[in-house]
Amino acid sequence: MSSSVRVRFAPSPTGPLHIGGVRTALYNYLFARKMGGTFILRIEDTDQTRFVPGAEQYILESLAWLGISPDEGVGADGPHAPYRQSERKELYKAYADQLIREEKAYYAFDTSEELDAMRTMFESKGSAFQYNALTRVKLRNSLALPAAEVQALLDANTPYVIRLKVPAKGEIRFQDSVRDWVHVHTSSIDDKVLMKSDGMPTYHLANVVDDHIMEITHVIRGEEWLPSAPLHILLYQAFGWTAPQFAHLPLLLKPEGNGKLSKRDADLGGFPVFPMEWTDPQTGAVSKGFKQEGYLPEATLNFLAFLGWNPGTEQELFSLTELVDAFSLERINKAGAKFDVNKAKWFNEQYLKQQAPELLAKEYLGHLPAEQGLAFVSLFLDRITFPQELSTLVAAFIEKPSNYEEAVIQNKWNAEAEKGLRLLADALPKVAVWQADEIKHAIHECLEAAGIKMGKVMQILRVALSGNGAGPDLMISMQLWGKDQVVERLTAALQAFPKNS
RNA sequence: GGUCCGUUCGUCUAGGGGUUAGGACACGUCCCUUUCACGGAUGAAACACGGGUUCGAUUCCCGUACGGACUACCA
Repeated sequence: MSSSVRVRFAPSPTGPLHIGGVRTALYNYLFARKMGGTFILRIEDTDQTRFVPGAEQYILESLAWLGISPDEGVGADGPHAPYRQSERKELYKAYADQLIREEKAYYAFDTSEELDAMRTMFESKGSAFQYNALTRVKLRNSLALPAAEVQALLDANTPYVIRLKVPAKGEIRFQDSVRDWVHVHTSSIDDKVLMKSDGMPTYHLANVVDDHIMEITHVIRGEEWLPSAPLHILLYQAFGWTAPQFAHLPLLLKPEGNGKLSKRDADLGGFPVFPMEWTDPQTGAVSKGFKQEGYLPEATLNFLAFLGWNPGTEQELFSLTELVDAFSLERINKAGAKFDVNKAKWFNEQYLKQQAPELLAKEYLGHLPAEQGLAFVSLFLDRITFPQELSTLVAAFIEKPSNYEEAVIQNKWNAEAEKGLRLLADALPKVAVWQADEIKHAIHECLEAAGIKMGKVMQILRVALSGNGAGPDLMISMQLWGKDQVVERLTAALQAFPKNS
């Protein structure tokens, strides 16, 4: 028995991995790395009806994109293979049978319809139906029925489920790494189904069995599992196993209003809730992904890490290795965190500025000469949130203005400005070395000689050349446009602008 | 309805029995700049409420309110 830390991320392949799931994976990864442990990926595909083709692949690709791929498990192999629960079906059956033999679990023959009927009946009386120590004696199961009848039902291949025999009295308590002591009475836990009638285990059984067999030391998962944690403890006790340490993570909430973050929020808010783009194989509907929106993996990771955890210092920018260093379960918050797209964008801007300009130029401005691409990157980098904006910004920059910003013309276009522009139209072609500082010098001299202040002309010059009243450094812009282009644009503008009387 | 969990600026959060309750995003103002952006400075902005305990509570305890999760042969 090794004492080293082993954690797992155990998603169901029922669709694209939700961003909250990504954060769970991240925290598991960080903790594993921090402790020198192992990060395992297990696929929990025990619900055959909800299986979505491509989902597993999507999970793997998403983790790979973020650089938090598993050390062991699906996509990485390992000593406990297979890591897909559907491929471990027989195993669970054996453990369920063991509990039957030890009388810690029992067969139940009630049909879904019968149970539904019970629920509606209880509901009409204003209470909730629970399959538990109180009700099971009156239901169709191996605890209530005579042994001979049970055997007969079994022999006749009557569909059945296996349920855990939860004790009527008792208190379950465990110490959660995030929430400290949590206690609950067994009376509020019902006799959960362990094995479904299709022969597949439920989450609860498969999860506990696998976590034990795979020697998982810490279960780090979303808060939605907190209510079933006591049941899992019960299961560990039934098997006589030591339960792992639990850490239940706070939920990721909607940016506005209440409730947990959902796919709908993404559609409404125009931001992604999935790491990568996802096309629904059924409907063909496409959901946005962080990757395709232009979020860098480092930024996504950093943003996600801070949703529910913080290092306790004022540092906010953390590389993955720095996160590993700083991470601890104790500093995870209890309360849910609202997803704030502004913060995500800010992180992206920070990491974007740290990117190698050569790489950005190559990737987004590859159609231009390298030197020119680089010049554009430095011109636009601190004005953008997503790298692909580089392409559109540069395309617009290269395009001749098709119209001129009206408001600026209204305010700044007057006889003096016109005089200035005409002088520049004469002076600019004579600039010997077409370089930003030389251009600036020439403009300066030209206007000064005429007694015109720079401020009176510069913005209108910008509009004349680019069409816009605001934009990047004009002198460098002019250098990049080239002398001929600048003269051409200036001449065109002089013609297009209204006449001053 | 029941069980469990939670609650510090609009948002993410630090803090913790005595603090000018700190930082970041977003927002406002100013500076830088020919403009915008970046950057810098600065401002507005919070301890859900009520009871205890205490010399003192935002911090500890108990209630209330509000929010959330769960309550399937889904995970």
